[in-house]
Amino acid sequence: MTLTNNSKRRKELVAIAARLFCEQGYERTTVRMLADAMGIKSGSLFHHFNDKQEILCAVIQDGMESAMAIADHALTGLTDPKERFKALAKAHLSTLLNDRNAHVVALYEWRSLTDDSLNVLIDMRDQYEQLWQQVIDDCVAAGLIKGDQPLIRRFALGALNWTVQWYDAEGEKTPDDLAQALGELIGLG
Amino acid sequence: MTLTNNSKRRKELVAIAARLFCEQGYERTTVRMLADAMGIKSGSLFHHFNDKQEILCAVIQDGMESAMAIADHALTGLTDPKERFKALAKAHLSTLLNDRNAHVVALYEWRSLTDDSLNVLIDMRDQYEQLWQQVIDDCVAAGLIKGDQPLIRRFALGALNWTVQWYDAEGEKTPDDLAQALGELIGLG
DNA sequence: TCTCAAATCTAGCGCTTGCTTGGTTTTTTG
DNA sequence: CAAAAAACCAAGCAAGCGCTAGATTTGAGA
Repeated sequence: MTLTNNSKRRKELVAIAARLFCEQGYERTTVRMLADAMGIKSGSLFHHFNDKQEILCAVIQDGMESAMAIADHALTGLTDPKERFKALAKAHLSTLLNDRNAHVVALYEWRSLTDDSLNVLIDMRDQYEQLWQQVIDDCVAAGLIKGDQPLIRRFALGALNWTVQWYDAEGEKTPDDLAQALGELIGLG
Repeated sequence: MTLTNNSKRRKELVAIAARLFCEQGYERTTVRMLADAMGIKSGSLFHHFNDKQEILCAVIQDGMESAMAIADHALTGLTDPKERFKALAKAHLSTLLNDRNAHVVALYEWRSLTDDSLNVLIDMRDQYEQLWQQVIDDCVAAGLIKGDQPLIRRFALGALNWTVQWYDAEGEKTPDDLAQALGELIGLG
């Protein structure tokens, strides 16, 4: 196997791992549980991954790539700051919902990562937050909202990330509704 | 020992456990690590607690009791909805800062609790959120903010809880500043 | 000073953990 | 179809885990 194997099989395994890590937590999920859910024996896992932590890193990485792709796509073509904010919030909520397992894992389990893995993921996170910062800066520059700009970004992302604690996909509210509600709350009718 | 021992010694042990659980996570913290940090042998731990999970529960319980006490105290005497909101936000941030270890553990590690422990803690959490809901309902009733009221509560608590991820006690911003900034962001100048 | 309970220690049991090794099967490819 | 590569399995090791049992120490009250 290569160091950063991106085979289709590996993607499948990572998705299964994401589900178990999300449901039970990383440390409580044993390699035997993972292997069972994947339909292989525990030893075979280490053909695809060098160690357990690498699986965790892959789960989070996939989630972040997905988030970045969805956000980029949502913003293309939009120029109005208010519309860009709402589109980004909606994209964020969509990926939280669609790739919920990976994002819950990212929120909860980053302390189990090695320093090397953490550095890679922090870079990706910073890049994503930079996207948010630009959109918020534009809103402030246009006079739509007031206040400390990094602080607004942190409040907004905090409010959105917290949705994984309570948001029910079967409920009546769509990501669109939530993004709209957040916009209204901070004065972006 | 009694089932719910509240001795001074136990409080000390719980505070030490909170620190380790916060720094390394519950599952990665072994009873031997806990005992070392407490200056006793691992076996002696089980004189104070029935099992490891009970320590986790005690950590979270202490944090919640602290949060509730600070919030109650902050609200006594205040009647103006806007002032009550800001006082509650400030109280929330203060307890997040003062009892940071316990609150980080509560946010990250509730999945390791038994059902019995979880039920107790969920009741406490619901009680605390009820306090928030009333304050927000009053703001909406007074026409200070608009929107779905439980949703506002969730956005606000999300924004505030997220501060444990980035807030630096050594920085220049006080809990007061942050509470003020959040108030302004949602139109409670 | 004696008593007794609370607190601690010593020693280790039984089990699970992540991971390894060496060999076998399956799949891909020229 | 043959050879190479990828995927998998069977078996198990060394280490660490939560927790227990029984003996010992400590400290406050009679």
